[in-house]
Amino acid sequence: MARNIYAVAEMAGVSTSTVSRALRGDPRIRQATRERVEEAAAALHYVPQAAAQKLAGSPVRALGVVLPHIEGTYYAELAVGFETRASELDTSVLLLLANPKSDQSAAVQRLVSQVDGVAFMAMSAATDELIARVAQRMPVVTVARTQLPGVPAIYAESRDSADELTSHLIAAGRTRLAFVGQVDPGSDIEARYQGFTRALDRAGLPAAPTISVAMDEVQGRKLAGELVAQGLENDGFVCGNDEIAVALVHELQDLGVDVPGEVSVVGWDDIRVSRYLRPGLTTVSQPVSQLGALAAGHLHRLMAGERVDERVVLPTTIVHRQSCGCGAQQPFTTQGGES
Amino acid sequence: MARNIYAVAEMAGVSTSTVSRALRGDPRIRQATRERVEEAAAALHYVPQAAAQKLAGSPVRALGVVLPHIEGTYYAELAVGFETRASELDTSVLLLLANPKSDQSAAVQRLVSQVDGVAFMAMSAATDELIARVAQRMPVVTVARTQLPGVPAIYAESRDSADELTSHLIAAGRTRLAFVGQVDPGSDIEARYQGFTRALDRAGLPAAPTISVAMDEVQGRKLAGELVAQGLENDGFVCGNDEIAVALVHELQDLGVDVPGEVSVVGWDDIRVSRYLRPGLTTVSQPVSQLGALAAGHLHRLMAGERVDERVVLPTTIVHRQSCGCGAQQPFTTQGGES
DNA sequence: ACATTCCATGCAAGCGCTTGCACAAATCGA
DNA sequence: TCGATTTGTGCAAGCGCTTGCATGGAATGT
Repeated sequence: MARNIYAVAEMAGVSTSTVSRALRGDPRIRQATRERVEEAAAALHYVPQAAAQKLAGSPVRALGVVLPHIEGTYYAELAVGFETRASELDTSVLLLLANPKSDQSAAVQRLVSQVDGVAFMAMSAATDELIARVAQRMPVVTVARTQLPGVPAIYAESRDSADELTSHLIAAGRTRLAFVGQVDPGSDIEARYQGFTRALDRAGLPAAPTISVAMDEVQGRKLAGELVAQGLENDGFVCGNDEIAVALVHELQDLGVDVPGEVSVVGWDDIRVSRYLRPGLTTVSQPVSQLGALAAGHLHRLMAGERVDERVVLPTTIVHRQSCGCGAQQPFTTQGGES
Repeated sequence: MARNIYAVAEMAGVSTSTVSRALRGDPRIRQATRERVEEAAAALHYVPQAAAQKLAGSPVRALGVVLPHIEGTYYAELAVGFETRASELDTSVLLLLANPKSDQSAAVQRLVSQVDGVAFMAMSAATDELIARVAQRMPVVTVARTQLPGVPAIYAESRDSADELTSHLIAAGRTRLAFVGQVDPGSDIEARYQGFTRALDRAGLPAAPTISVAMDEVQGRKLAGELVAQGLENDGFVCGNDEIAVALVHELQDLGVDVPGEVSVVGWDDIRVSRYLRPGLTTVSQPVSQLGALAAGHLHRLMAGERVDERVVLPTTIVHRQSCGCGAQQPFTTQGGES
């Protein structure tokens, strides 16, 4: 049995135009007719084919998300936030992990041909040019990514929190601080780094050379080994994310270093591990799923022809645990991002 | 400038049929012609519109995944595994988080109208009937979910590992064991529970009543409090997942209980936190992203008209850390599922 | 009673692509 | 040299839906 609009039209005794209009809520359709159509549609389990709708030029209630192909919970939560909001807006989600080794452009364009709007998140491999091209065809937003002219961007605040966090370590008596992570221009990490140096400058302290490594678990453990081997010249580390911070702390402990007695370590993201570590990791909680949700919301509004802010910066909050060595305590909390 | 097939045809000086065939690799097209078409397509940044292709009856190289709307890294990794494999197969992914409160049926059917195949994962709210209906129209697989007739299913082994894990605790001298988690019929958790009781039976030990709670962090902490208040009658807990196990251990420690001195705790999934906990959590590592990848692979083969196994069970491995109290050690490992 | 307006619905074109079939040109065997 | 194949392209229908415009009937005004 064909489950198309013709079947519904026939069953309800009307034309396909009427079915289409009735189902899309066109006010011109009389109530009685509408009900007849809806009954027929329900009886046939009819759902309009998105492909046909799209082809006929109407939106299909689908949004795309492009993420870098990265493990770790940050992006997952971003995606979940996005999907959750999209689903509230009765919209489906197309996920593309922009694996840098595959041909981005084609994959992205395939994506584009199936959706009404796209969010490009973080440093996915999609180029500025590609994003700009997509933006000409449909609503686009970027999240935690260098801003493009005319494309609304969403960020989590980074610089000021990094400044505050760093100052916190300084206040706790640390003087030989180093930043750990990959400082890519335009990235969130760069903003964190800027906050870090700003705090140092203000306090008149020198910054140890940045320890530039990929911010993952493996590098964190490796780094710990190297640092200890070199005699541990720093007394505090501000890490670009929690993943490396957590690994660093754990391995330092295994190597007999007292955290936070000898060195303070702080991270970024408030991933779940951070609160189970002993000492708990002091970190910055980003509203990750809100970032995702906001992106979906923005796209939805853009599709409706509304305007959205060119630039939104969501506030972050510092989560004080014990790894900073300030001595203050904060009760165990399960709230806040899992990231 | 129109970026459709007509533009390409005109530029290459051929008909649209030829363009279509050239781009899809039809062997009837002469090499020279094919090259001309490809050049034109490249020059115009042409990518066929998936909607139109779908409508014209050809596959669109898109797969759908339906997951329960659940936080936590297990599902995220499942999705990542799926996407990764799909992307290798040059296929895009449509993600649907089957939020039980929204109308599943409509959302799923929308999804269906945009893809060539669908994976239903774990206990998402999609009903058996709905899945069966979808299966009539296109390739479908289920993952970690009750098997449906004619629908290939993929699982991670659970029963035997649970048996082995439980026996391990018994061998370490534990005699008053309880299972913690929600034992839904047909679920993975039920299989784990069955392995648990089997081991107990074989050892001639009684099973304490199952502690039936939602398997999340919050419940884990709450449970720890209750257990301690009641005098901690058990000396070992086999938890349905790591999330609750980790919370349980951490909170028990905060309440002054020695783990694994007084009680052993083991979990399931080998989430990242588990290896950072002190003592490290003994758990079972599931090949989660492989599950996802396999699902994508299955669908791909089904789409190509090939056959796949009706039922695949992937092996799991026990990761021995310290929370079981067996005294054995295993070096820190970052490999294995992040889950 | 008739012209006018409004309302609810139908008609038909068209979205961009694929593909069965027809067809012209090139190749072949005798 | 000529019909029979083979090879490479084009034609045109059709996928399921939306929507501008046309249409017929009911309601309204005079």
